[in-house]
Amino acid sequence: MAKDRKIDVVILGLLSHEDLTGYDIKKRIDGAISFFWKGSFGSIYPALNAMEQAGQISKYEADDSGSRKKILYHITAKGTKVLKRWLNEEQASNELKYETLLKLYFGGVEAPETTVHNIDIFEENIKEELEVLKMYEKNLKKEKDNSDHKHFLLTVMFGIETYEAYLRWCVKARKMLKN
Amino acid sequence: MAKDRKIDVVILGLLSHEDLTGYDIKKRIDGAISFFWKGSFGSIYPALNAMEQAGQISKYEADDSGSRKKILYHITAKGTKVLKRWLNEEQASNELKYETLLKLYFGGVEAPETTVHNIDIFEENIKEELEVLKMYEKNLKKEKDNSDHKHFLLTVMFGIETYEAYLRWCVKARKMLKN
DNA sequence: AATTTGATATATCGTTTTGATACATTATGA
DNA sequence: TCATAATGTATCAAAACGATATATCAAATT
Repeated sequence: MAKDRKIDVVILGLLSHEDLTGYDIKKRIDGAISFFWKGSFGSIYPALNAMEQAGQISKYEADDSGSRKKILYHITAKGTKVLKRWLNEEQASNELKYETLLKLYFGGVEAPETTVHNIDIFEENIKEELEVLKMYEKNLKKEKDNSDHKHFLLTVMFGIETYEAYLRWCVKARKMLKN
Repeated sequence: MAKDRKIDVVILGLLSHEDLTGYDIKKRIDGAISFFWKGSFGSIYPALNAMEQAGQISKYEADDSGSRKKILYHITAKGTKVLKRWLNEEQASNELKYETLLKLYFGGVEAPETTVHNIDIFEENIKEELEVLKMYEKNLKKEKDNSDHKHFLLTVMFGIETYEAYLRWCVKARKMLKN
C-alpha cells in the first residue's frame, strides 16, 4: 500500500454515484461496504486534497443557505478515467486480518475453554452482521433493477455466503475442541 | 492500529512455538497463516527491537559456527504473559480489504464483461489457494494429535470452508451478470 | 574454475493508513 | 434549558506497507 493510495479508488467509486462531502464518504464506507473495506478520516481528507490537486475531482461549496458550510466533491472526466483503468487492471489484492483466527492459531498456549469462548464471541458477532446483510439484501431485492443495483446485491450476497460458511465452521470447531 | 502494535502478538505467538530469527518470522507469516494475516520486514524488525527493550523477548546469536550470523529471539515469561492476556481479551478486530469486492461494487461504470472477467481472475486465484489449503489439511490430518496441531487444523478448515463459499458465489455471480 | 542466480539475513526509508483527538456547528430531546 | 448526539473538517503520532539497500552463502550454470 505504500505506493498507490487505495483509498483513491474508493473515493472515486463513491463519487461516481453521487457528489459527496468527506464526512459523507466516511459514512458510505462505514455503511454498505464496511464488511469488505475500511477507511478513516486520516486517509480520506488528505486524499481528497491530493486528488483535487491532481484534477481527478473538483470541489464546490454547498449553496443551501441556512445550513452549515459543506465542501462537496465531484468526479471529473480525468477521475472517471482513473476509476475505469483500475477496474480493468488484472491484479487485485485481497487482504484479511482475522484476529479471531490468529487467536485460534496460537490458542494452544491456553486452555481449550479460552478458544471455545473466542469462537462464541466471533459467532455472535457474525450472526449480528449476517442479520444486517440479510436486511440489505431484502431491501435491494425490492428496488428497481439497474446496473449499479445488481452490483450492490452481488457484494451483499458475497457477504451472506461467506458469513454462513463462518457459522458452519463455528459449529464444527466447537465440536472438535470439546472432543 | 495506531495504538497497540498487532504484529507483537503475531511474533509472540510464533515464538511461543520455537525460537526464530526476524527472517524466520517473515517466512512463517508468509506460510501457513498468510491467508488470514500479513506482515512485512518494515514492521517485524522495529517490533523485535521494541519488544526486546520491553523484556517480552530475549535475543542471542546462533552459535552454530560455519554458518552466517543470525539473531535468534526467544519468548520470556513476561512475553508469555502478554500473549495469554491477549488470548483472553474479549474484542478481536476482523478486518478485510477485498479489492475484488470493491471492483464489483463499483463495477456499474464499466461493461458487465469487465466485472465477469474480474470474477474469473478471483475464482482462479481462490482455486489455487484452496488446493494449497487442502494439501495443508491432508498433512495435518496425518500428524500425531497434540494441542497445537488441533488449532492449526482448525484455521486451515476455516480457510477451506470460506474459500468453497467464495467459489459457490462466483458461479452465482457470473450467472446473474450474464442474465 | 569462474560466474551467476537465488535463498538467507538484517535493516531502513518514504508513503499510506490507522485510530484518536481537536474543534466547531446544528439538531434532538429530556 | 441544557445536555448530548450528529454533522463536518482537519491534524497528529504511531503503525504498517512495500520497496529497496546491503551482504553472505549455497547451488547451479557457463
